[in-house]
Amino acid sequence: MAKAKTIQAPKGMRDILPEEQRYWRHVLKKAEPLLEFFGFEKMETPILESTELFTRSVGEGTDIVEKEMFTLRTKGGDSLTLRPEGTAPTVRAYIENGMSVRPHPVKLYYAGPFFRHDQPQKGRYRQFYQLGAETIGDGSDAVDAELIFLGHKLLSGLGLGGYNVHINSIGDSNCRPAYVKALKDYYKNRIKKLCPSCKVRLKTNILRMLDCKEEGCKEIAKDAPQTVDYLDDDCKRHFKHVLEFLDEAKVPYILNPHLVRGLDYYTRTVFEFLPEESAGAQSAVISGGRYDKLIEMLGGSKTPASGWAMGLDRVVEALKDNNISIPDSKPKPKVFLAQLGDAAKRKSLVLFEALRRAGVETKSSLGRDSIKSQLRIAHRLGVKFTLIMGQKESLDGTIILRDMDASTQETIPMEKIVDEVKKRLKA
RNA sequence: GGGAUUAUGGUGUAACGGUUAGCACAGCAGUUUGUGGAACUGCGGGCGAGGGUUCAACUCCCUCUAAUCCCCCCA
Repeated sequence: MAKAKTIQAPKGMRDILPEEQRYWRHVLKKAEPLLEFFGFEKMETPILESTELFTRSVGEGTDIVEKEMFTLRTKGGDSLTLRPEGTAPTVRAYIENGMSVRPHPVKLYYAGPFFRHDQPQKGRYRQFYQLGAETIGDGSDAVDAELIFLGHKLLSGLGLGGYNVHINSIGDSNCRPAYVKALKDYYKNRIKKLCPSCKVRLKTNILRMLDCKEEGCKEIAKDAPQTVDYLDDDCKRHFKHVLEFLDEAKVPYILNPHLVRGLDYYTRTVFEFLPEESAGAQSAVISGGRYDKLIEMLGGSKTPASGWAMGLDRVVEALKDNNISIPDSKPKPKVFLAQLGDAAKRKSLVLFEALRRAGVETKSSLGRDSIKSQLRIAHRLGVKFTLIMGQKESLDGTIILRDMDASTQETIPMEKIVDEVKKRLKA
């Protein structure tokens, strides 16, 4: 038979192999207790959502909605989308489950896969993993500061320093219109010098023009009006207080008047955790902000909220790049069970179960028949003892207990073996 | 969407326009028949896909696919 063609994982999607699992486990093991301590509760939302959830929240003019969504049609004709981010689904769930009657703020976190159809590269996959935290129902500046502080703690708790918080305030529906107008006026006079995509942005998503990477546009953006100058008193105070909190908590931050974020639902505080050495490519490891309008946009009642998401793929990569040692949480097998002959093989399964119940980490290799290869495996596993049950032993009702380090062995009655092993492992 | 580089067994690699595509590691089995790190022997396993150029292509050309990185943008 001709060999069948092999099938690869879809572009930008990858397998996370057993050897790698410990990194992921480690991150969650560190993160979850911290989040719980801060009062966040875990929840999960579906991987597919109505497409409209994202077009309405993330925004029509954004890259995510415009070209990065995996959208499919069901047999019934509904349009569903693989979630490209976690805030909108969380808010949808908050509204749908009537969580607004809970004591506020409602603090939620989640972790799982997200999907965006863009060009894969370092730290960027079409299926990627995010850990997100959202505080719903509290508009105070302290919440923004708490979230940023929490993100900072999380990274440093993982041994990852070297991130700066880039922060800005983009105002709210009260003061942003004036700013947008000022920006429009500013750019209109310079429209000829703009790059093609910025000419489009001028109409669709003017704030994005500030972080355009084209040299010409960068030059122009330098002298563009800044959001902070147009904040109304409330927004200004809010922003100022957030920064004061960060000062107090000694979270290093950089004011970045050009930070605007790619999603439409943000108001006031926006921030990104960027590596200090980020020369060209920006690869935020955490980013988020306040979204006081989103709950209304999705049909809930007026409720302020704030949150962030952390890129787990990037965190894991950073752990590896920085050679941060991860405790190996996998229990090491202490005992190997070797068998010779059919009768012994049958009995060994029962013994294996007895050992498991006794809490003894045991490995065996039932598929292997020769004592030699079984012992080789036992040795490679680094077990303390090997139990050998051969033809003779299975008839006698005994078993050989071999001490691998000492290379000595003795024969033990079958009914005593579990206790004997336990006793010796303790010593 | 645009650009650069790459694509040989599980992994890392070598070679060549032409007869059995080489090596290392890993895997499996064995080295006189019931005992383990070494050594030795053997076995399985490969030229990403499809077109062309050529007497002949893994080797040259094109397309596709994928990977890596960059632009864009984000986590």
